[in-house]
Amino acid sequence: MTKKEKEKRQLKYNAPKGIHDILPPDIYLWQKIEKISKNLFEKYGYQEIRTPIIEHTDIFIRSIGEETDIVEKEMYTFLDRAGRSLTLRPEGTASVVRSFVEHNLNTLPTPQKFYYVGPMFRYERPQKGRFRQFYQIGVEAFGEKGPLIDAEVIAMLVNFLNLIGCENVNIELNSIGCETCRPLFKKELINFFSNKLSNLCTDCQRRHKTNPLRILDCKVDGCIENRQGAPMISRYLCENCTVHFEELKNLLNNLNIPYTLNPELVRGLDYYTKTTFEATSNQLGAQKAVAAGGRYDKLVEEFGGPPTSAIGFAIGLERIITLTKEKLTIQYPDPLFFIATIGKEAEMKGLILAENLRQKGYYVEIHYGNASLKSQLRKADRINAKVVLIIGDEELKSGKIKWKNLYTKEQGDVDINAVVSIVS
RNA sequence: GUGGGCGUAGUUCAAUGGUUAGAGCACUGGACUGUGGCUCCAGUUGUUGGGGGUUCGAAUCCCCUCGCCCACCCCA
Repeated sequence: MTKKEKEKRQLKYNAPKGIHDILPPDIYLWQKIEKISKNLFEKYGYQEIRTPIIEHTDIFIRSIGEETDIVEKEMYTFLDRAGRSLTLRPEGTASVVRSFVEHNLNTLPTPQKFYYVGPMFRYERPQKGRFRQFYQIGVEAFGEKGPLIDAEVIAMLVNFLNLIGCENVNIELNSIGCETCRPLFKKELINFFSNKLSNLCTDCQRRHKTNPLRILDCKVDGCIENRQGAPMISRYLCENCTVHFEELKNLLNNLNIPYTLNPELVRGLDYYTKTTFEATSNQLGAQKAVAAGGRYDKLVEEFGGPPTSAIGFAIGLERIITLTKEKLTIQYPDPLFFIATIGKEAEMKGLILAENLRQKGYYVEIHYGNASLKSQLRKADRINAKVVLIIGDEELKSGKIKWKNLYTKEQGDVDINAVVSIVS
């Protein structure tokens, strides 16, 4: 092998770490799930919104929070040629809120409800259910502050999970308070842990200063032990938040939607207020959340818009796929016709016939180039074609072509202009 | 960022440190001159992830590196 050939071989590229191709036949599963979600969400009045994949870095820092892991170490951030700091979106809500404010969508009748599908990017170490480019289906509803829409949004998520056959998915529910009650709770938490600091992991010692709520979510044994008896947010919720949460639980009960209260459910994004929820599965390994969301009543204001309550959730598509891969049956598009030809003139006739049939709406495959009739039929069989149309010398002379139904083995002759009659 | 496991043909996997690294599937062709699936036959496919070392001899042992997977962390 020459040096040049050697170098050429080494140019075999692969996708960047944690970033994957989605190929057939898997893509049919993706399309099916996207279609199901779209159909369902539209029944609830959600409309598709497409926001850019790249945004100004600031909007993620402002919304997700400066002290979160996502912003601190997981964003794909770069300078454009004019020196602006841009970031590949690590989540979808920030963009939708930015768009909502930028286009004054608050002037439209409330509530405004949107859904989106697309890739998100986080620079993390890949593992089961966690990727650097991953896909989310998300929804966001703006302009309703009452618990009715919280219940409706959760119901919509549950319906979606049922429709795609996700079993054993548990809805975990919590309220993390609002700007009235959370500061008090934070203060109590800091007090509670201040004489236990040496027993906490180093991360939690840091969190004690930066974001004490996260200590409640830590998985280190020592931290789990030491948070026994820690203050619960439920006891510190203000009147407003308490009523909201109680009403939501009551609504869910009346909708017969099962849920588990998880007072330790703390979301990793700082913008959440009041209601937070997560759909988790025990069949996913360590990354068990298939969907998560909550209310974010201050974020629109944070982005310079008018006070606007909002709520939303995002579904992790790869995780959904691993849960439904064995269960959802997908229909491959099988060709109705396969055109086998013998000889140059037949090839041309075959191509023309294929075009005519396709214009009538049929899925037609042809054989490209010369091969024995045997191998052409073998190929038709392999790709699951239903009817083979054979064009050779005999057929060119008579103007009739031979057809064979590979499913029933029936065969016969038909006028080249009446092929459709075989299948009608 | 930290740990653990694994890298052999397109794919699934074999090969005690010892001939020329094999097999199933897949692909192509033939048996069957213009009729698929089943069967049989033949053919194609490899810097054993890469680099270095030990050895008479390395896919196998050692070191480095890259990649994948899993877990921690974090999250969807």
